[in-house]
Amino acid sequence: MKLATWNVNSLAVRLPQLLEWLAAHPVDAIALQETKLTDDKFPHAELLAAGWQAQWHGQRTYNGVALLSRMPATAVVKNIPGFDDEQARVISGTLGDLRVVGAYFPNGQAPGTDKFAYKMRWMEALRDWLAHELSEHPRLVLMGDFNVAPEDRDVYDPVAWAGQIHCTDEERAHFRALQDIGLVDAFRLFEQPPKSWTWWDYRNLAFRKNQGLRIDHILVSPALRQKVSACEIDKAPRRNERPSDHAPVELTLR
DNA sequence: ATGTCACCTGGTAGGTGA
Repeated sequence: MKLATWNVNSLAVRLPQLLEWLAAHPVDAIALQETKLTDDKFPHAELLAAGWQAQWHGQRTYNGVALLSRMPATAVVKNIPGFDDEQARVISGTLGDLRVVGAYFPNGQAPGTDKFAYKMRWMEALRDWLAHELSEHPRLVLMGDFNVAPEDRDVYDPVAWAGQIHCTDEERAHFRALQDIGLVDAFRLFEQPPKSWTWWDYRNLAFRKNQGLRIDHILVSPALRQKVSACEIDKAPRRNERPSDHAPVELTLR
Protein backbone atom coordinates (compact mmCIF):
# COMPACT_ATOMS: atom_id res chain seq x y z
CA MET A 1 0.00 0.00 0.00
CA LYS A 2 1.39 3.37 -1.03
CA LEU A 3 0.09 6.80 -0.15
CA ALA A 4 1.29 10.24 -1.15
CA THR A 5 0.66 13.90 -0.49
CA TRP A 6 1.41 16.87 -2.74
CA ASN A 7 0.68 20.58 -2.58
CA VAL A 8 0.19 21.20 -6.30
CA ASN A 9 -0.29 24.99 -6.06
CA SER A 10 -3.19 25.12 -8.53
CA LEU A 11 -4.56 21.90 -9.96
CA ALA A 12 -5.61 23.80 -13.08
CA VAL A 13 -1.95 24.48 -13.84
CA ARG A 14 -0.49 21.25 -12.50
CA LEU A 15 -2.95 18.58 -13.68
CA PRO A 16 -0.65 17.36 -16.49
CA GLN A 17 2.29 17.09 -14.06
CA LEU A 18 0.11 15.30 -11.52
CA LEU A 19 -1.05 12.74 -14.07
CA GLU A 20 2.52 12.26 -15.26
CA TRP A 21 3.73 11.70 -11.69
CA LEU A 22 0.91 9.30 -10.85
CA ALA A 23 1.58 7.28 -14.00
CA ALA A 24 5.15 6.75 -12.83
CA HIS A 25 4.37 6.24 -9.13
CA PRO A 26 1.99 3.39 -8.32
CA VAL A 27 0.32 4.89 -5.24
CA ASP A 28 -3.07 3.74 -4.02
CA ALA A 29 -4.09 7.23 -2.98
CA ILE A 30 -2.82 10.80 -2.99
CA ALA A 31 -3.92 13.84 -0.98
CA LEU A 32 -3.70 17.15 -2.84
CA GLN A 33 -3.54 20.65 -1.42
CA GLU A 34 -4.02 24.11 -2.92
CA THR A 35 -6.19 22.92 -5.79
CA LYS A 36 -7.48 26.52 -5.98
CA LEU A 37 -10.63 25.37 -7.78
CA THR A 38 -14.30 25.72 -7.02
CA ASP A 39 -16.01 22.33 -6.92
CA ASP A 40 -17.65 22.83 -10.32
CA LYS A 41 -14.22 23.24 -11.94
CA PHE A 42 -12.65 20.11 -10.45
CA PRO A 43 -11.27 17.91 -13.27
CA HIS A 44 -12.99 14.71 -12.15
CA ALA A 45 -13.62 13.46 -15.71
CA GLU A 46 -9.94 13.72 -16.63
CA LEU A 47 -8.93 11.96 -13.43
CA LEU A 48 -11.53 9.24 -13.87
CA ALA A 49 -10.27 8.65 -17.39
CA ALA A 50 -6.83 8.04 -15.87
CA GLY A 51 -8.30 5.56 -13.42
CA TRP A 52 -8.65 7.78 -10.35
CA GLN A 53 -11.61 8.04 -8.04
CA ALA A 54 -11.76 11.49 -6.51
CA GLN A 55 -13.26 13.39 -3.62
CA TRP A 56 -12.75 17.13 -3.46
CA HIS A 57 -13.47 20.18 -1.36
CA GLY A 58 -12.61 23.46 -3.00
CA GLN A 59 -13.21 27.18 -3.01
CA ARG A 60 -12.43 30.15 -5.19
CA THR A 61 -8.80 31.31 -5.57
CA TYR A 62 -7.34 29.87 -2.37
CA ASN A 63 -6.88 26.57 -0.56
CA GLY A 64 -8.84 23.56 -1.78
CA VAL A 65 -8.06 19.89 -1.09
CA ALA A 66 -8.74 16.56 -2.78
CA LEU A 67 -8.29 12.86 -2.19
CA LEU A 68 -7.60 10.67 -5.22
CA SER A 69 -7.66 6.91 -4.90
CA ARG A 70 -7.79 3.76 -7.00
CA MET A 71 -10.73 2.44 -4.97
CA PRO A 72 -13.56 4.80 -4.05
CA ALA A 73 -13.25 6.44 -0.66
CA THR A 74 -16.15 6.03 1.73
CA ALA A 75 -17.36 8.02 4.74
CA VAL A 76 -15.97 11.22 3.24
CA VAL A 77 -15.82 14.20 5.60
CA LYS A 78 -14.94 17.76 4.62
CA ASN A 79 -13.13 20.11 7.01
CA ILE A 80 -12.99 19.65 10.79
CA PRO A 81 -16.38 18.70 12.25
CA GLY A 82 -17.42 21.19 14.91
CA PHE A 83 -14.95 23.84 13.73
CA ASP A 84 -16.74 26.52 11.77
CA ASP A 85 -14.44 27.37 8.86
CA GLU A 86 -15.13 29.06 5.53
CA GLN A 87 -11.80 27.85 4.16
CA ALA A 88 -11.56 24.46 2.41
CA ARG A 89 -8.61 22.76 4.09
CA VAL A 90 -9.39 19.15 5.02
CA ILE A 91 -10.81 16.09 3.30
CA SER A 92 -11.01 12.65 4.90
CA GLY A 93 -12.08 9.25 3.64
CA THR A 94 -11.85 5.54 4.36
CA LEU A 95 -9.96 3.22 2.02
CA GLY A 96 -10.33 -0.40 3.06
CA ASP A 97 -9.42 -0.42 6.75
CA LEU A 98 -7.43 2.81 6.51
CA ARG A 99 -8.69 6.24 7.52
CA VAL A 100 -6.95 8.94 5.48
CA VAL A 101 -7.00 12.62 6.45
CA GLY A 102 -5.61 15.09 3.91
CA ALA A 103 -4.99 18.59 5.22
CA TYR A 104 -3.78 22.00 4.12
CA PHE A 105 -2.79 23.78 7.31
CA PRO A 106 -3.08 27.59 7.36
CA ASN A 107 0.09 29.44 6.38
CA GLY A 108 -0.15 31.84 9.30
CA GLN A 109 1.59 34.77 7.55
CA ALA A 110 3.59 36.01 10.58
CA PRO A 111 3.48 35.71 14.36
CA GLY A 112 1.14 38.27 15.90
CA THR A 113 -1.22 38.50 12.92
CA ASP A 114 -4.86 37.45 12.75
CA LYS A 115 -3.85 34.72 10.32
CA PHE A 116 -1.38 33.34 12.84
CA ALA A 117 -4.07 33.27 15.54
CA TYR A 118 -6.36 31.43 13.10
CA LYS A 119 -3.60 28.91 12.42
CA MET A 120 -3.24 28.21 16.14
CA ARG A 121 -7.03 27.80 16.60
CA TRP A 122 -7.19 25.58 13.54
CA MET A 123 -4.38 23.31 14.71
CA GLU A 124 -5.96 23.00 18.15
CA ALA A 125 -9.30 22.05 16.62
CA LEU A 126 -7.61 19.52 14.33
CA ARG A 127 -5.86 17.88 17.26
CA ASP A 128 -9.01 17.69 19.39
CA TRP A 129 -10.97 16.18 16.52
CA LEU A 130 -8.22 13.69 15.61
CA ALA A 131 -7.90 12.55 19.23
CA HIS A 132 -11.51 11.42 18.92
CA GLU A 133 -11.07 10.04 15.39
CA LEU A 134 -8.18 7.85 16.53
CA SER A 135 -10.44 6.10 19.02
CA GLU A 136 -12.79 5.18 16.16
CA HIS A 137 -10.16 4.65 13.47
CA PRO A 138 -7.01 3.10 14.96
CA ARG A 139 -5.45 2.84 11.49
CA LEU A 140 -5.23 6.52 10.57
CA VAL A 141 -2.91 8.59 8.38
CA LEU A 142 -2.72 12.40 8.54
CA MET A 143 -0.89 13.87 5.60
CA GLY A 144 -0.57 17.19 3.84
CA ASP A 145 1.04 20.59 3.88
CA PHE A 146 1.41 21.36 7.59
CA ASN A 147 3.17 24.70 7.06
CA VAL A 148 5.31 23.79 10.07
CA ALA A 149 8.99 22.80 10.12
CA PRO A 150 8.97 20.64 13.27
CA GLU A 151 12.66 20.91 14.14
CA ASP A 152 15.73 22.95 13.25
CA ARG A 153 17.00 20.09 11.08
CA ASP A 154 13.93 20.70 8.90
CA VAL A 155 15.16 24.21 8.02
CA TYR A 156 18.01 25.14 5.69
CA ASP A 157 19.03 28.11 7.85
CA PRO A 158 17.60 27.65 11.35
CA VAL A 159 19.30 30.79 12.65
CA ALA A 160 17.78 33.05 9.99
CA TRP A 161 14.38 31.35 10.38
CA ALA A 162 14.30 31.33 14.18
CA GLY A 163 10.93 32.70 15.29
CA GLN A 164 9.79 33.16 11.69
CA ILE A 165 6.59 31.69 10.30
CA HIS A 166 6.70 27.85 10.01
CA CYS A 167 9.39 27.76 12.73
CA THR A 168 7.92 29.46 15.80
CA ASP A 169 7.76 27.74 19.18
CA GLU A 170 3.96 27.97 19.10
CA GLU A 171 3.65 26.19 15.76
CA ARG A 172 6.11 23.53 16.85
CA ALA A 173 4.22 23.04 20.11
CA HIS A 174 1.04 22.44 18.12
CA PHE A 175 2.91 19.94 15.94
CA ARG A 176 4.09 18.14 19.09
CA ALA A 177 0.50 18.13 20.34
CA LEU A 178 -0.35 15.99 17.31
CA GLN A 179 2.49 13.67 18.28
CA ASP A 180 1.17 13.62 21.87
CA ILE A 181 -2.04 11.92 20.72
CA GLY A 182 0.11 9.16 19.20
CA LEU A 183 0.73 10.34 15.65
CA VAL A 184 4.22 9.56 14.41
CA ASP A 185 6.23 11.48 11.80
CA ALA A 186 6.81 8.64 9.32
CA PHE A 187 9.72 10.43 7.64
CA ARG A 188 11.73 10.30 10.87
CA LEU A 189 11.20 6.57 11.34
CA PHE A 190 14.08 6.17 8.90
CA GLU A 191 17.55 7.49 8.39
CA GLN A 192 17.20 10.30 5.86
CA PRO A 193 19.60 12.37 3.82
CA PRO A 194 20.53 15.63 5.58
CA LYS A 195 18.96 18.76 4.11
CA SER A 196 15.74 16.99 3.13
CA TRP A 197 13.11 19.56 2.25
CA THR A 198 9.63 19.49 0.73
CA TRP A 199 9.27 23.18 -0.15
CA TRP A 200 11.55 25.69 -1.79
CA ASP A 201 10.56 29.32 -2.33
CA TYR A 202 10.07 30.26 -5.97
CA ARG A 203 12.27 33.27 -5.30
CA ASN A 204 16.00 33.58 -4.78
CA LEU A 205 16.96 30.50 -6.81
CA ALA A 206 16.04 28.62 -3.65
CA PHE A 207 15.70 25.21 -5.27
CA ARG A 208 18.97 25.46 -7.14
CA LYS A 209 20.67 26.38 -3.86
CA ASN A 210 18.65 23.74 -1.95
CA GLN A 211 17.34 26.37 0.43
CA GLY A 212 14.13 24.80 1.64
CA LEU A 213 11.99 23.64 4.53
CA ARG A 214 10.39 20.31 5.39
CA ILE A 215 6.78 21.37 5.95
CA ASP A 216 4.85 18.59 4.18
CA HIS A 217 4.39 15.56 6.39
CA ILE A 218 2.83 12.12 6.75
CA LEU A 219 1.88 11.16 10.29
CA VAL A 220 0.67 7.67 11.16
CA SER A 221 -1.26 6.31 14.13
CA PRO A 222 0.38 3.94 16.65
CA ALA A 223 -1.33 0.94 15.05
CA LEU A 224 0.34 1.74 11.72
CA ARG A 225 3.79 2.61 12.96
CA GLN A 226 5.17 -0.92 12.62
CA LYS A 227 3.64 -1.23 9.16
CA VAL A 228 5.56 1.67 7.65
CA SER A 229 8.37 0.40 5.42
CA ALA A 230 9.39 3.65 3.72
CA CYS A 231 8.77 7.39 3.63
CA GLU A 232 10.43 9.49 0.97
CA ILE A 233 10.39 12.93 -0.61
CA ASP A 234 10.45 12.97 -4.41
CA LYS A 235 12.35 16.10 -5.44
CA ALA A 236 12.12 15.29 -9.14
CA PRO A 237 8.87 17.20 -9.89
CA ARG A 238 10.43 20.37 -8.46
CA ARG A 239 12.81 20.28 -11.44
CA ASN A 240 9.92 20.32 -13.93
CA GLU A 241 9.28 23.27 -16.13
CA ARG A 242 6.67 25.38 -14.27
CA PRO A 243 6.83 23.31 -11.08
CA SER A 244 4.83 23.48 -7.88
CA ASP A 245 6.92 24.99 -5.10
CA HIS A 246 6.31 21.77 -3.12
CA ALA A 247 7.54 18.22 -3.72
CA PRO A 248 5.38 15.13 -3.12
CA VAL A 249 5.98 12.88 -0.11
CA GLU A 250 5.35 9.16 -0.39
CA LEU A 251 4.58 6.51 2.25
CA THR A 252 4.83 2.74 1.87
CA LEU A 253 2.86 0.45 4.21
CA ARG A 254 3.39 -3.28 4.51
C1' DA B 1 17.99 41.27 -4.01
C1' DT B 2 11.45 42.64 -1.75
C1' DG B 3 14.89 38.17 -6.81
C1' DT B 4 8.50 34.03 -8.22
C1' DC B 5 4.19 32.19 -9.14
C1' DA B 6 -1.00 31.99 -9.24
C1' DC B 7 -5.21 34.27 -9.12
C1' DC B 8 -8.17 38.16 -8.94
C1' DT B 9 -9.99 42.76 -10.71
C1' DG B 10 -10.58 45.01 -14.49
C1' DG B 11 -7.63 45.30 -17.79
C1' DT B 12 -3.01 45.36 -20.76
C1' DA B 13 -1.07 46.99 -14.55
C1' DG B 14 -1.65 46.35 -9.57
C1' DG B 15 -3.05 43.86 -5.30
C1' DT B 16 -3.14 39.63 -2.42
C1' DG B 17 -1.42 35.37 -0.71
C1' DA B 18 1.97 32.02 -0.39
